[in-house]
Amino acid sequence: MPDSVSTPARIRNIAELARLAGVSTGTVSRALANKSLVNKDTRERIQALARAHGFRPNQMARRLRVQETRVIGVVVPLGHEQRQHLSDPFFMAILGHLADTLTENGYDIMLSRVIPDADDWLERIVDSGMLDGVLLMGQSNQFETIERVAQWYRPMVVWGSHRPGQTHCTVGVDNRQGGRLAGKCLIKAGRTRLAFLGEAVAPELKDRFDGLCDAAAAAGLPAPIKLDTHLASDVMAEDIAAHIKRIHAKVDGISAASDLIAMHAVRALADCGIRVPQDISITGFDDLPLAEQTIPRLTTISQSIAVGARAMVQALFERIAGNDSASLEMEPKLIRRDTA
Amino acid sequence: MPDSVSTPARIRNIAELARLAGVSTGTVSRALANKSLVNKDTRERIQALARAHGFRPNQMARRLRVQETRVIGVVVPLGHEQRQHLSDPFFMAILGHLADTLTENGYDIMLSRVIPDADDWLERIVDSGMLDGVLLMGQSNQFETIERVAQWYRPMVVWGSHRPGQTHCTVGVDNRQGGRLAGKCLIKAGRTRLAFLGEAVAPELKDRFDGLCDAAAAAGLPAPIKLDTHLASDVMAEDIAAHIKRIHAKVDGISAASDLIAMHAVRALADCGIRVPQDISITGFDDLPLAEQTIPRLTTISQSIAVGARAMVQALFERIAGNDSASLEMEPKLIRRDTA
DNA sequence: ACAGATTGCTCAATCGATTGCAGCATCCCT
DNA sequence: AGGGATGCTGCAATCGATTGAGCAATCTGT
Repeated sequence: MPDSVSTPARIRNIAELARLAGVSTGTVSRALANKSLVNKDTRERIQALARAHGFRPNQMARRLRVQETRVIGVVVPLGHEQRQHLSDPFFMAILGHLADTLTENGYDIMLSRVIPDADDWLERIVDSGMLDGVLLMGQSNQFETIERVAQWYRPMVVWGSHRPGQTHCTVGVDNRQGGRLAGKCLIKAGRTRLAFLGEAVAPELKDRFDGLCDAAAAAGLPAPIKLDTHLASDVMAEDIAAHIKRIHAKVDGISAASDLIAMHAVRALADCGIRVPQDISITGFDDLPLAEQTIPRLTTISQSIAVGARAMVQALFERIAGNDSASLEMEPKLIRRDTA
Repeated sequence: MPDSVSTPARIRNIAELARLAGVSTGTVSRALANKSLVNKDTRERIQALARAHGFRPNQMARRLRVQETRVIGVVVPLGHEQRQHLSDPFFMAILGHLADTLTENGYDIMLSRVIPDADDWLERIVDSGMLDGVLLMGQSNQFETIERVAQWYRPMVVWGSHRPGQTHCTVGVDNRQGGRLAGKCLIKAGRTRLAFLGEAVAPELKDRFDGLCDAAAAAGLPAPIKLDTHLASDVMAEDIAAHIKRIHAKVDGISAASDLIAMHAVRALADCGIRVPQDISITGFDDLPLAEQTIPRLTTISQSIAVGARAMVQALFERIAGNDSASLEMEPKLIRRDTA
């Protein structure tokens, strides 16, 4: 146990410690960094002294000097839906994995939830001088801004869709293909009157909707209805309930934009006395751990969040090291459970 | 749109900008801070120049100089359960609220998930010089460490239980009382053979168990069984399923340590063909948004996470300002829904 | 015993901003 | 016109560490 309590005078900086040890600050710095340039004896003496006084060098100063912060910014842009909470389960799940991987590699995480009001929000983050790199959790409606910054700022990786010719590096699932899978699954279950439940402003979600349309068209079905839903967790529930009440008689298959939305929909249908999947089939999207625990279990499209998170970090490290890294588009997978 | 793209030479520091503007660095600094000390014309000229070159002062340097970082550390200690994920929904829910409140006040969040191996983990965080304050998300099994640091480090607020005589400032719910409420609710539903599902190592959870025991004792019932469960999300499900399989015949009321656990339990019971609440009653704990969306809806103990998060931040700001702030113990509330 | 290599440390510049103090104009008032 | 107040800007110290260059002492080999 460090006896930092027993010693009265706290040491504030390397200079004080140097005076105490009777050496120069340079030596102290090297000693604490365990550099072999300083004699083993002095080195250990200084380290012991530091420990005894509970001294740890100021990271801010070190980072300013070294020009490396070991901090990665994890940024959530909330462009189209300002009321969306950080507590969105999908985001949280991926954040958990990011945190694991990054801390394993000795990086800290700076979390920012940004409402892109001023158009230089990303520039502000990126050259605050506080970050070695940036992970952007979704493109929201900020595609152009991201592209603009990506022109000159390399260490940035974005969760989202890849558009041909874009500069910024993305990791994500093939959302359109995912939408198609969901559609096929519903159609295979004999459903013909489909609806998409979610908000199609962000590119990711729009792609899912388009995929669903693909599937419907391929089967010769009419185009699915699009039901817009707020993504803010506090209003989402009632929003969805209202939709369900209004349309449940006209629809027999629902493709939800996320597991959370699907879960709310199942709940709302139950309230209307409609059985899932007997009366209406539902698919989710994401395959959160949660999806397996609901009653009935969600049939959903898997995004393999853990793999994605690891890939983002990997790509970011490449870029920090100065190498290039291509976008990654993962294959979505249909996970058949009980709702479709 | 900033034309940072069109200008070839990026400006790296205040000195270059000063040379460009034909003034001294001091003036530039004051101008960018919008201080009235510098002439309105020069001020605007410099600001325009900065904007044109997409220049923003280095935050690291500023913070070193000003000795104020505007960064709050949000730390999750994983002492007793190293495999517990950051993605725990309760933690995520509260983090969301913390992020909202802190960003509203112009603070950034540094997220650390710590496995307390070395016993100076908290000291390392606290005097890294990177943080204006620390929010600790739960006491885990690190009570002594937290106390030790709280002796000399003021701006720290902890989510968890308050023990008489402790130094560190906590915000949390009266867990024991919550446990009692859950017990009473089960007993009122006619349940006599109770069990506690969760891990009673962390003080918070132990209190909930003790409260349950209080209620049982008060009703003249035998002491509830304690079923230990891993809190890691990946094994929790099977862990719980195994418990349920083993004991469902001997038990008719389950008080779960969290909503997530309760949800898994309901799921596992359904797999065994046992109906909730007809055959077994279950209560959760936390009242996550999720609890209202499951089928059946969870009866649970409310922690009012939003209020708690706000209180933590409030207390922290007081402490950063140099004032004192007392611990807050909130009243738990029983939310009756469908599972008990 | 002496050149040359090695070891162990100090000195001072540096990272990029902020800010107290001093100094120079300008302006106002009598 | 002279004295004082006021407004604006520059100078240089400062935050707390890192690190290359330089120097003295010791060691190695002949």
